Amino acid sequence: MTRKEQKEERRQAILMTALTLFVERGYHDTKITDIAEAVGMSTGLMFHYFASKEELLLELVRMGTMGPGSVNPDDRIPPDVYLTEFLKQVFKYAKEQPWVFNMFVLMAQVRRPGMPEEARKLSASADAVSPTVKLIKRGQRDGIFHEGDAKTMAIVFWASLQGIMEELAMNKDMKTPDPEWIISMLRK
Amino acid sequence: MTRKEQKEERRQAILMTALTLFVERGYHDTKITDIAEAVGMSTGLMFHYFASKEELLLELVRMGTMGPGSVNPDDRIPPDVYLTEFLKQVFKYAKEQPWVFNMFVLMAQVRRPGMPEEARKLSASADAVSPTVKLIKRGQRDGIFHEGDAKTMAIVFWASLQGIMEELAMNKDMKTPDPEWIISMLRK
DNA sequence: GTTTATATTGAGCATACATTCAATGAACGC
DNA sequence: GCGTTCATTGAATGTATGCTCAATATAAAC
Repeated sequence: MTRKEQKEERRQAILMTALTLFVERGYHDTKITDIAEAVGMSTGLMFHYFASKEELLLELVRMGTMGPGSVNPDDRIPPDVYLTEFLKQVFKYAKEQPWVFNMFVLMAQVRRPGMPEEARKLSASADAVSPTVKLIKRGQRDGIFHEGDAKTMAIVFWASLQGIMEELAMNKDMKTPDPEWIISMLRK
Repeated sequence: MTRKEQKEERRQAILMTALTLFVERGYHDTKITDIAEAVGMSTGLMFHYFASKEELLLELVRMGTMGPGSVNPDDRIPPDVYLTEFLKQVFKYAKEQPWVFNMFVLMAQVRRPGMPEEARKLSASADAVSPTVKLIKRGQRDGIFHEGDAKTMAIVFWASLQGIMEELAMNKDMKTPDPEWIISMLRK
């Protein structure tokens, strides 16, 4: 038992280290050796824990697909309140830099051209937009959000957030924006 | 003379092809061979026109630094009107996919970790934020924009736009957003 | 205490690509 | 026409790096 737990912990350590490095330097510029060194093990041992660099990325993306985007919001909370709370949470993480934040940036990174196909597909299947579309439609019915194509609005919402998160990742002195600014893109 | 003109034209063709490929597949996954093939020349000849792949990228980034971000807006036009017009223009390009749009996406790409250092530095020096900060401060004085740290607001504006542009680049069926949505992030 | 399974290492293999180069062809100057 | 310069090619080179592997240490099982 201890053996298996040990292995699982080690895997987790590798994953977290890789996540940080992938976000800091980008996937392509993070060498297996870099990760191994950062974790404190030999290059070869990496392949005892993960079959390949891509498999390592894939594992991370799998974790990412279960993140904030996949949650289905409670119907009783007003859409604007829900989204504001969500943004507050996310920006709070951005300051403290835990893995949730890095994961957010990685998921954005992975969707872009030039990333391993399988990881790309997987991250694309983690559809954060659909729940937001529903939320926006509800907001429109309730008269809090302006009219317009809900899907485009949802995409714009996420795209903006992604841009902002990435900026926060690169530019550590940037102040966290007021969630209300972003919500006003949707508000009437 | 014709000789030099010919060479210049060829260089331009290479640059435009490379720009498209860099945006479509990402810098690292675009091989020199791919560009050569797309232009219709041998691999070796590429190095007659550009010293290296990085030099090719650098040349593109140099062009990019002279783009829309570097223009200093006219003081007589109201800030919200100016930004709305700017966004309209940019989104119009997005539909027609000419090099201006691709350039926008490339400049964002280049600023990220994992890109050649020199290109990164150069693109970082092309400061689109400062003019926008001024514009936002003017808007705040005039009472059209809400209060708040103007620099953060400007960064958020550009970051959002970047996120949206990248989404437009990846997702060709996406509808163009209403510029007013983005401006309302700033509006009172 | 012996056997078996797992952990760990670092040197070496294989591959993918940017880059070079010797050789050839085409155009231009005179 | 003829030599000089530029254009062009594709094969060869060098390098970076993901990954394999034989060897060894360490722990588990009995």
